[in-house]
Amino acid sequence: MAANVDGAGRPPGGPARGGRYHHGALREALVASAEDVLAERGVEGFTLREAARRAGVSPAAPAHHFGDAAGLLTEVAILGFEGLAQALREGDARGGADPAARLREQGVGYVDFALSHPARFKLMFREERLRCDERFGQAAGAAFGILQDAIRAQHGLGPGEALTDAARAAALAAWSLVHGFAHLALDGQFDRMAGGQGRRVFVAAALPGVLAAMPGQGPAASTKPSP
Amino acid sequence: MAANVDGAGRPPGGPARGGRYHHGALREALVASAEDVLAERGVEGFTLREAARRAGVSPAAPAHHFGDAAGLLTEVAILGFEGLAQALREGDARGGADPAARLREQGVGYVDFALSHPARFKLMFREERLRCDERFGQAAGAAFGILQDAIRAQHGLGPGEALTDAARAAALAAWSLVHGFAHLALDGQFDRMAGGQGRRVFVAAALPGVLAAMPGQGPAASTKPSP
DNA sequence: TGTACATCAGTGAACGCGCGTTCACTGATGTAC
DNA sequence: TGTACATCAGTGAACGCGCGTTCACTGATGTAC
Repeated sequence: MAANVDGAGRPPGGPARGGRYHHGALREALVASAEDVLAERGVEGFTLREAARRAGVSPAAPAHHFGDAAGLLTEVAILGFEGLAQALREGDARGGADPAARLREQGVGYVDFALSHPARFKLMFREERLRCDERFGQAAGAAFGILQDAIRAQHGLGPGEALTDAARAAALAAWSLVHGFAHLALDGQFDRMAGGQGRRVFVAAALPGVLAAMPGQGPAASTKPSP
Repeated sequence: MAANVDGAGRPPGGPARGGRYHHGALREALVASAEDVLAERGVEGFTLREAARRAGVSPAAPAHHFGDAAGLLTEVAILGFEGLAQALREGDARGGADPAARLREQGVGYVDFALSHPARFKLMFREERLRCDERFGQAAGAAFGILQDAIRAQHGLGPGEALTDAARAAALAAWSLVHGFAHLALDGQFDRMAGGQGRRVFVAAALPGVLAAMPGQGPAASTKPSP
């Protein structure tokens, strides 16, 4: 996957640098090769040296740009959250004006993103390998904010208004469903079980169900658990 | 957590063996110390040597019982699936005769298990560290079979009968929801978002929602996605 | 337009580390006769 | 009840490995005057 990057400062001369001392766009190149390593060997199998190797650079070079291994992985994860946010935004737009449709399409977007970028997606939640600093938190929060906005619309809340308990629960339920589905699908459980259905149909059917079931969202939820 | 094990052959003399050459119940002791390491350092931080160290044994000793590191971790994961199966069975029983209640309580059991045994639960899905052999597959399959049984009951299928597409989809939806919720809760998202609700209430509200939404389970699901 | 110089972005050898696994071994156990 | 012997379950030293990071360094770049 993506051995090249459309980084602005990339000098001409092809992906391998032609004997020049300075790389010119090493930061971007390292991010790209890190993604390659992740895609090929998983989070478990990632090493900083291998990423440097693939970028055609000495093992000490990444330190100049990222400090250490966690720094590089965090950069990849942040880009991942930005990509996820983009996918959610596109889904939201597909949903038009109807909050239920917006949420449903966001769910489809979430799952599509996860299955299109498995390694990146898995990395995003492996906090033990990341530096969970402010930038990271903001990227993750921005993605989540897109879900929150649609939830607000569905719950009759204004933009930026604090979520009610019911709204929070609805957001968590929706997120749980697509998050769990994405992970199971990445583990190959979907292939084994999904019958003839596509992902889109599945998510589009299940997601409104959870949302409808949450308190404050219609009568379907009133089943009380037995103590 | 559990530095001792109630293994049958455990000789007297306390948890550290008293200068004896043979351990007596090393297999069980290694499983227990592996769980300790996992709980303390996560799957990422697990090493075979550390597990051996904590069992008070040389680094070569585990090979006699488990072959290699994956063998020991697989043993832990298998025990994990057996524990999960037990939790599901208990939930199922709590649900009584009503299939919907059985499924709901299984969901509660699933999440409770995950949050009571975080390291074990996470390990169970880290297949890259496991030897996914027949025993492992059977343990995982047995746990999943308990969900399937309740789904069959809800869909009017006899015991052991093949699942219809709708039933498979329902099982996957239910599993996705609790699986995603468990992972998010383990990441601390639940604390941040759940308002005043307990896990039980949350799962018990959301799970019937997904199930009701799946095809063949009532009118709520017929929302068609926009292409 | 030149030139001195600070800063940037790399090198590559080396460090120490802990790992999983192998090896020849030995103490303990159990079994056949 | 003894005894020979096979097997089991450990030891502990050693192997080679690749890792992340550090180090003194140097080539390239850019900027002030």
